[in-house]
Amino acid sequence: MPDRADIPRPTVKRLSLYLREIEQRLAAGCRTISSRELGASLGITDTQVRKDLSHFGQIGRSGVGYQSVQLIHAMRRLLGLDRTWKAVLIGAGNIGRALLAYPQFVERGFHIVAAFDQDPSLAGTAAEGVPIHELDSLLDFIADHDVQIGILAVPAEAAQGVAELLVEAGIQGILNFAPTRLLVPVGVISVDLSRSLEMLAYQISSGDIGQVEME
Amino acid sequence: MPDRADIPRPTVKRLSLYLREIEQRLAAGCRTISSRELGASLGITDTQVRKDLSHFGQIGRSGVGYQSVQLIHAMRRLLGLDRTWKAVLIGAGNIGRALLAYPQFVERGFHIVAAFDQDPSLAGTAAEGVPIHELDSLLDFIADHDVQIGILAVPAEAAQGVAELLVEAGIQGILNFAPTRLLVPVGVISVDLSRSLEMLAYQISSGDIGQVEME
DNA sequence: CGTTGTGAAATGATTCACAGCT
DNA sequence: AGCTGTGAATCATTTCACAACG
Repeated sequence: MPDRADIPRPTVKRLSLYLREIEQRLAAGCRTISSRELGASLGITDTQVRKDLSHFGQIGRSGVGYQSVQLIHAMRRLLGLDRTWKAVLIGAGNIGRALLAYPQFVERGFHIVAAFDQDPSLAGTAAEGVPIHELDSLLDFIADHDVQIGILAVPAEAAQGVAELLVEAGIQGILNFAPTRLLVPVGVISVDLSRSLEMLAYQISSGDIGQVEME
Repeated sequence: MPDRADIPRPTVKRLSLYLREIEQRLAAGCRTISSRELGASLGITDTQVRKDLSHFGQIGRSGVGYQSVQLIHAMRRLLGLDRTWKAVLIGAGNIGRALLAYPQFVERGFHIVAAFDQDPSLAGTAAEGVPIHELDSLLDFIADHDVQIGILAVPAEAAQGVAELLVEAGIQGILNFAPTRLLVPVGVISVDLSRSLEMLAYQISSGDIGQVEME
């Protein structure tokens, strides 16, 4: 097992791409795959694929390629996907409720066990089978239910405050949909939809034809 | 005006961050800003800010900083935000409808003028004031209404097909929420929600405390 | 053969250090 | 004094080139 800290972030991002592709191929009956094939499916050079996978040590076989099952295991382990995760959603507005109904989260082992909202009239109701609670109960809930992840779908003005609450409650990481930087001592991944569209506008304006992923 | 093509992508991403911050400060009455202040608000070094802004030529003033208004103009122009954009949404499911209700899009000049869905029972209805049409009418609509952007919120299996349809109709860029690479000759920005959570799981597992943005 | 794994080279991005402006 | 703009240096990432393997 490589020391996670010394794997470059661009590599980690591609690993999750490889993982999905190989899982799909394995489901289709493909038990082995070469760096060339894998790269071709994803628009990545074979050299890059090998460099990335070399972080797992000697796992491929010359003249053959990589064993899908073995590789999937190694990648899931490294990415922290060899377990399930519990998450809470804060903000049961449009984005929040769409996330509750997003089936890929559960498929990938991420379970949203409760939602919280400022609006007291939502408390006691449920959406997509997930109960919605008052924001006041957030702190106790997280501590009681061993929740690792907070998904933040609240307005930008409220985001920092809720983030601090989450951290105080012992959350380990935050997926942030508010267009703000969060000052908190845990890992944060931000999804900024406006900026995604802005980057697209730039690409169009500059005549750039290409694929870009927004983190 | 710098040649857009030669601005590094990391720089462009930060520019949209600078733009938002400076607009907020200007609204608060702040007519001038230094690279130090701007960087501090965003967790970026002052040197980095100056290097990024140097692509606009000599726009700052020594001992003073940058004029907010002037800088905003330059950045909006470069990013393609000195105009409005017309977009269509394809896929009026949970994610799609949440995007229709996302107010920041209109604020930034992105107007979703119509939605399209496979499900014929949705045709003729509307969501958030945006009419939903049958998928068959997509090609004609785009050609007739001068739409530049397609927002793809359909299942992964359907994404490539719809993307080809969009390109055939003359679309110039695609914001893709399906977890697939699109093989099309236009700019694509992908937002992959599962991968965002996966990256968060990795950060937690590796003990990494930090801010990462998903493109 | 086709394929992996990897040093070495090349490219890309950030940070440093400082000259020069107001 | 405080700040910008930038060449040079450092650091990070990708690509090249090729030896070794089955």
